[in-house]
Amino acid sequence: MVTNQSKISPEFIQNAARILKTLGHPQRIKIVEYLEDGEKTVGQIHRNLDLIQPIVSQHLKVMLDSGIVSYRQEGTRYFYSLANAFIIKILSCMSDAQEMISKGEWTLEHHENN
Amino acid sequence: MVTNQSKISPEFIQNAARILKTLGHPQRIKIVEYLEDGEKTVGQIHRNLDLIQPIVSQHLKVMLDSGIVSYRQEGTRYFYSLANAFIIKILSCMSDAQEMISKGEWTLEHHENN
DNA sequence: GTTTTATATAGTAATAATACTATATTTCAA
DNA sequence: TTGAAATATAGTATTATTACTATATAAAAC
Repeated sequence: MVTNQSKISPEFIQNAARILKTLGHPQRIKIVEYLEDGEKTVGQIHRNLDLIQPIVSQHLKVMLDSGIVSYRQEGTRYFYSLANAFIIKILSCMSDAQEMISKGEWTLEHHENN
Repeated sequence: MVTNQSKISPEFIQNAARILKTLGHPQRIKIVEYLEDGEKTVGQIHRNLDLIQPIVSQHLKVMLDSGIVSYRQEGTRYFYSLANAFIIKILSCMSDAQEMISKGEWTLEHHENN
């Protein structure tokens, strides 16, 4: 019986899992993509992506808690933006994956979930 | 009222969400890391990572359904391996993120969840 | 001061994910 | 043909997530 011995740190695992899990939601991916070209207000996200406002706030809160986004307040407006450039790298990494999938080099069952 | 108009395809969003969500679990990340240097049996994963056997099977099934792993059977043994080289790219992408986090360039609250 | 706008927060029902125990299935060996 | 080994599957309680409605808060406009 070999004892648990992974070369990777528990912190890495926890952080990675957290970030990946948070990004693993269709609407949140949409929001992140939308934020790619700069900060947006909750209302802009809500109207532009056609998502219910409290749901947008809820997703933004989840992403805020995971360090995916940050915000600044200006009067009654909240401008949300991506917390760092890395978020985009993750998604562009996924774009490459999508290319593989499109080419049929990667098959994954596609379960519908919003 | 602008209509929902994202440049990215719904398929991309669904696929990316699916993959990210599936990878967004500490134990599954461990398993993927462990599989990085080649196929392993369920028992090896179970013993080496000190995870309960049915849970390993369960995680493997989830990852199989998302196209993260594949397997070949040999007698009573099931050898699981990463479905493609891309999985690792995603994790190495996360390693870079971890570096940012370590350096304090990326702050994220750290909630404990196994 | 009252209304409106923008957004957050509370509360909650419905659904999904997780961890776990127990058991079934399959294959191989004695 | 019996037993053991390897793994899957069933069943389930617990917990987390999601989507949603209603409401609170706070700033700005009137």
